Amino acid sequence: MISPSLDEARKGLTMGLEARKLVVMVATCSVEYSGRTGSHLGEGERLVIVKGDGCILVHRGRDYQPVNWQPSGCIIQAQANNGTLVVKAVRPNPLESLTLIVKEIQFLATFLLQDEAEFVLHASEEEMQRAIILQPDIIEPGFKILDFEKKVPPGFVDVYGIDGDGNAIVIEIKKDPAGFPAIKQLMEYLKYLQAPPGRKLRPIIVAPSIAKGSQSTLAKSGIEFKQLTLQRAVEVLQKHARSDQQALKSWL
Amino acid sequence: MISPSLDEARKGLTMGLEARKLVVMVATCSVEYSGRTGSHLGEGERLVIVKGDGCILVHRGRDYQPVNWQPSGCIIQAQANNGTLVVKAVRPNPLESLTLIVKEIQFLATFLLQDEAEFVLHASEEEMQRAIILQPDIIEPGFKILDFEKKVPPGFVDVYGIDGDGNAIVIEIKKDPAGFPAIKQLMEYLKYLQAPPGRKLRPIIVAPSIAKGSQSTLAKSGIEFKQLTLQRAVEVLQKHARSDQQALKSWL
DNA sequence: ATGTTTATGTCGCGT
DNA sequence: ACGCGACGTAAACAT
Repeated sequence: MISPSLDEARKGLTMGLEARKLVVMVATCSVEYSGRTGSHLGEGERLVIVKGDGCILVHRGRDYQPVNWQPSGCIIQAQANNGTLVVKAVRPNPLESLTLIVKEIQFLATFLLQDEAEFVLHASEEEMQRAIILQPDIIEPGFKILDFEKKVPPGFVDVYGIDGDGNAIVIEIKKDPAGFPAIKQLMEYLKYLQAPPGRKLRPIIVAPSIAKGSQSTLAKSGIEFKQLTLQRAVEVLQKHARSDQQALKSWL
Repeated sequence: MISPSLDEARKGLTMGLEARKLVVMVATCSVEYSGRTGSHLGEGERLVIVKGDGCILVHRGRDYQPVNWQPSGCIIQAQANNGTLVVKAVRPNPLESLTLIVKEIQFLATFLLQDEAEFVLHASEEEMQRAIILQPDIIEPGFKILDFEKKVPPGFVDVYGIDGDGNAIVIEIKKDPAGFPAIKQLMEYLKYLQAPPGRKLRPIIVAPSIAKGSQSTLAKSGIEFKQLTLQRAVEVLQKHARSDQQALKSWL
């Protein structure tokens, strides 16, 4: 719909809402918000998006974030009022409401997006862990993994195992340069872990680098550092993915 | 443009980008992100928004937040590639890139939003303070304000004054249910304040309510609590705005 | 340019 | 339902 009348727009919007479709609208409007705090936005042209799950976004011509919004789970309704189209989005909990007073509409359309794809975020820390598990010798030759996500009272040890000499290895993985928090966290874990009889307990921080300024603290703490970049981790994963594929192929 | 060809869309998108206009597109696409971490999103229909300041949003049919995005300040370009339209948005710092592989376009339009309005957010704590300053007796009859945003070493005292008996009142305002942090903060301020000779120092927390579990701590601390909701504060402000208007009117 | 704090943060997870 | 932490947090503000 291009330049629909307010009443046409109201109908289109209401039908879109009922069908839980995506409504995209470019309109001249002012916006009021009241809830956890309040806000006022004077008249201007904006992009308004209403989604099927009951969320609404009001975007201006710049900035990544919407100037006003309401998260999913709102009750949204459109009604004609005194020569304007009033769109209300009420969120039950916490109780807050967003009101658009629409004066003129340049464009309105509804869409039913067909989208079943899965979104995969590569959490780098997780990939580093998987790389270590798949190929423990990237830490050091002879390293054998006994457990991962091993529970200790303050949290979970990322990777736990023994080195070639039978010493216990406790690994804390960080995707970012490892600093004081990582050291502290690992020290906490150590309190609840014991070295095998006659052997040592070797705490190791695995990270792409050491945070600037933490070098000396790390040295004093007795914790070892082993560099592992995300890139290297991904390489290891890809290598194993390939060999998995080949194994599958030869098996078929 | 409804169902434009990939090449028509490329032209429209490129022209929109050059004119720094808002581009809205509904398209079947897959999305790759690589930067601080990485992500992959398979093929599906999505709403794509490109703004004039060089930010890009990829929205799915549900959820308030975009599934993929790039904040303002990116270099965005569109090019034809092997029967697809490839849209790349590269952020210089931190270096990260978003790539859309567009297979089919349902809709594409560009807009130049006319929007000069100012956005005003009512910071509720500030409004509560203004309400107290305008009408101190909402705290208690006889309360006179001597200062606000009064500097003490750890920070600023929200409101400072004396009650009807000459005792000093120190007010800490919280917009949310007041809990331990508010108590601690006010206690800190008290160290640097003194009661008038022969009078008391009355610390008061002004908030919509007391955080659950903080009731007893508050009682033991010797700090008083005075309820003030945002709604009440706004009422007071509006009343004074009205009387200001009337004063202005009668003066004219 | 870099670090710190805020946010109508939102969102997911565990109790 | 509520509390807590993480986020590709983004954005504003101070250094």
